[in-house]
Amino acid sequence: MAQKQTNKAKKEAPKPVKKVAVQKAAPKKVSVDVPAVSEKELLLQSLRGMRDILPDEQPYWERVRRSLSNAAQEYGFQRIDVPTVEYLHLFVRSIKEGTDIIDKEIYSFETRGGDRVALRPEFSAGVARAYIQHGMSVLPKPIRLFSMGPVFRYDRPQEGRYRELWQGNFEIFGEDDPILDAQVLQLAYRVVQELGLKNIEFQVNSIGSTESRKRYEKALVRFLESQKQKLCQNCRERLSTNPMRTLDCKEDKCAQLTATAPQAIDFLDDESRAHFKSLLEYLDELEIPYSINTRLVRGLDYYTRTVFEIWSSDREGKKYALGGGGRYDGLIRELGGESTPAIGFGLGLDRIVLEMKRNQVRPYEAAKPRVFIAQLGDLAKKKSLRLFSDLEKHGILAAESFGRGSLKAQLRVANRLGSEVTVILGQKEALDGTAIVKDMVSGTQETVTREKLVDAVKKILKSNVALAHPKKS
RNA sequence: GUGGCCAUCGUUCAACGGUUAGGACUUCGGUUUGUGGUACCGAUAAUCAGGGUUCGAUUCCCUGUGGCCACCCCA
Repeated sequence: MAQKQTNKAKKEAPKPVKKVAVQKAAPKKVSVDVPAVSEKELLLQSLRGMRDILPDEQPYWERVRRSLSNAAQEYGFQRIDVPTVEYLHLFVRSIKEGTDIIDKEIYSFETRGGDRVALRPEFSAGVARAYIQHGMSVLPKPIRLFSMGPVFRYDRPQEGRYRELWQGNFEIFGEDDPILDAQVLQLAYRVVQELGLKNIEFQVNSIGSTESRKRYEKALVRFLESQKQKLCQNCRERLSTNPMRTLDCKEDKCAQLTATAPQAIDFLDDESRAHFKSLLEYLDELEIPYSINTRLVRGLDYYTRTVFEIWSSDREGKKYALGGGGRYDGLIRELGGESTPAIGFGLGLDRIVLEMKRNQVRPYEAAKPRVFIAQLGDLAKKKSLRLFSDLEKHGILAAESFGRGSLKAQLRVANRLGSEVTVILGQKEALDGTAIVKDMVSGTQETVTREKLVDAVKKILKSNVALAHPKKS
């Protein structure tokens, strides 16, 4: 949107079209059979639930990205980037059938080579795969890994809910001490706090070890089966597929029934109980606002012991999930690696940006050019390109409007950009080896030789800073 | 996946079934020579798509598409 186009380019540019069918390009040689193009595919429109993050919005994203990277660094996380596409089976094995993510939301397809693959719906599976594949278990423990990028879920879009969404992801492998659980929550809290988000609350729960979880599920099914008629249709199906998810069903009747159902917390093995207790003590120590939600289950199947979610609420008390995570001590082993405890969490960046706007948080501000280069005439135009790079080498950011011809138009741009200094290079100056340095605040200007140019510019910039921040004395 | 509301220039807001589809903001150009602001002038630019009803559809109906809201779920 902010891109300038030369007149020539503009003329050649296609007429902007929006949601409009365009002429099919002349058929070119293609190497594959492309099915007939549908009307829909001719629309110049991003796919449903997929969006462009335009330059206007980037400062918010930049702030989030920086915050995450900094936090990762400070907490000793190393960056890892894993592929967007993996074998479908990797996700099925880790997240498991019976979860919404696998059953309804995964983007899967077959490649040309016949591989069944899927766009990642989250990071942990891929990171865990990388951990095993590259023998990371030989690295000194714990191993802390950070990722950031898009993940995909085929869901019905709404505000803050997209089919392509961005996540920041943190994982710690190789340590089962609950202090790491606490540290991970601390990190999550630190990030959202630093981003200026208010009214943050964590919900935590423990669903126990794989074994105690199984025991609990059995008891829960036994209880619910006996009163199956009181459950909604959905939950009746869940009984066989994913019984624990009945716990966070929002249907009234289900909620009423499950309120009296056995609680996971009562089925915890001794170790898990101790683990959870320690975690809570650490959280108290850290003064992280949390509440225990015994019904919190999470939509992925690989969790053990600690699970948590991060919620933000607005003035009306409406709540938004910003992230979540938990411990998955069994995952690496289940995928075929050696038994490795792990904990991790993901943050939804789209929602964080949304919350930042809601909270009127200041976006990231990039350094702005304070100098403008104006040129007049062919020779000067040639030289101005060099001038730009000379200034840049001296650490002076310059803006320009090389495509514009008249000096008036260029100064107008300089003014609009709030430039403090404009360097004017005309035909005469280009021949003389001089340039005009114009102070845009006072309007005064002087002609200086090329050698003195940088100093002259710096002098004005410096005096402006002094004006803006007068020394106390 | 279910239900509801909505859809006009890049943005925002107009237009009793008959308008050259209008304004504001933005963008671009200009108000005579190599100097910014304001003001003024001008230009570019839209009825989401496909059907139907009608002499005539931006307007009414249907379908599709997309956005939003509530479920569902989560991030």
